[in-house]
Amino acid sequence: MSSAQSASDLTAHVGYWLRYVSNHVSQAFARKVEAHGVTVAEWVVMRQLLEEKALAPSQLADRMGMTRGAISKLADRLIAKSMLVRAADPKDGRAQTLALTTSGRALVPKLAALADANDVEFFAHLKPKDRATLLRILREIVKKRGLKSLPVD
Amino acid sequence: MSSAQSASDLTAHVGYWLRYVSNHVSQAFARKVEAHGVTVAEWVVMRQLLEEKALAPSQLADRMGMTRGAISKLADRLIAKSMLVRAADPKDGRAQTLALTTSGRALVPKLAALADANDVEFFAHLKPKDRATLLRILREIVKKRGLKSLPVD
DNA sequence: TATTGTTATACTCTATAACTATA
DNA sequence: TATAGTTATAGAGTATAACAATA
Repeated sequence: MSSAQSASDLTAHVGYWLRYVSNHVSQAFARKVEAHGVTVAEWVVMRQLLEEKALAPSQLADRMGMTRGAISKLADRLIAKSMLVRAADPKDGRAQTLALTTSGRALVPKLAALADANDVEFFAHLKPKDRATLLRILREIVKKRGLKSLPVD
Repeated sequence: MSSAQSASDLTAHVGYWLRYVSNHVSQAFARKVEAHGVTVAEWVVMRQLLEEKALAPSQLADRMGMTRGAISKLADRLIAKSMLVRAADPKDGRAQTLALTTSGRALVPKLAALADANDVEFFAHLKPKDRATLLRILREIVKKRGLKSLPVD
């Protein structure tokens, strides 16, 4: 038989199906939050800040697996939309902090409801056991492979 | 208790974990094919053309869930890399066809091998039964929800 | 008029690297 | 010098809309 140079069946790859489903789920969610004027990346930032009150750009960058430059731009857009405020750190003249505004904080639960609805839309039809298995396997992969950054796109 | 306005636990969402894992798998694959000078979107186009010999830009757009404008740009880049050729359709003066060049055709198996390796890297450690279940569930979602376009990013 | 395809424009996401201010 | 952050630049991916050629 011929060598490993034959082009194997794409659809045999787990990664293929994962990307297939994930892209559709994410795109559907993007369309939903778009109605509120934010992107998925912006939502992830806002969701982080809900729990933490204030974070340094560098902390956000680490958590989200993005560069500091990328976070700066994201923050600029959220500030322009009055969702975030940037403030100087009193202890360190170089440092900044990012925090939700009142309107930003008010929007998070609405976006969270859309995230809930999106999940229902795609996964509610699964048998409870299948749904649990799917979650377990995905979490296992994250743990085994030591994956870190938050999913953004 | 409070209303549905509370911000639910993000990590309870299947979509969250799906995106988490899928993004890591795709990014790892992107880094692998980058060494051969192509992107994931370009690889998907090339893989399509391996089986079909030649396709109209509109057919590729339909299969990949992209606009014709996006396909035009993708094709331009692949042509600049000598992976594709664009030719006029003899039957319809408006139509064009896209096909792999000899070097494009030669590259596909190499990229396919990287796709194989990437899948092994992320999913080979799964128990065979879990791997089968994961594939079945993902395919079920695609079927039930009638998802269409190919996964690209 | 309808269809095929390309081009123009714009915006998000992202990276790398240069730069500023502070430590 | 090292660190925190921003800004400049660039490129991929994508969309919409305007446009050209052909049917």
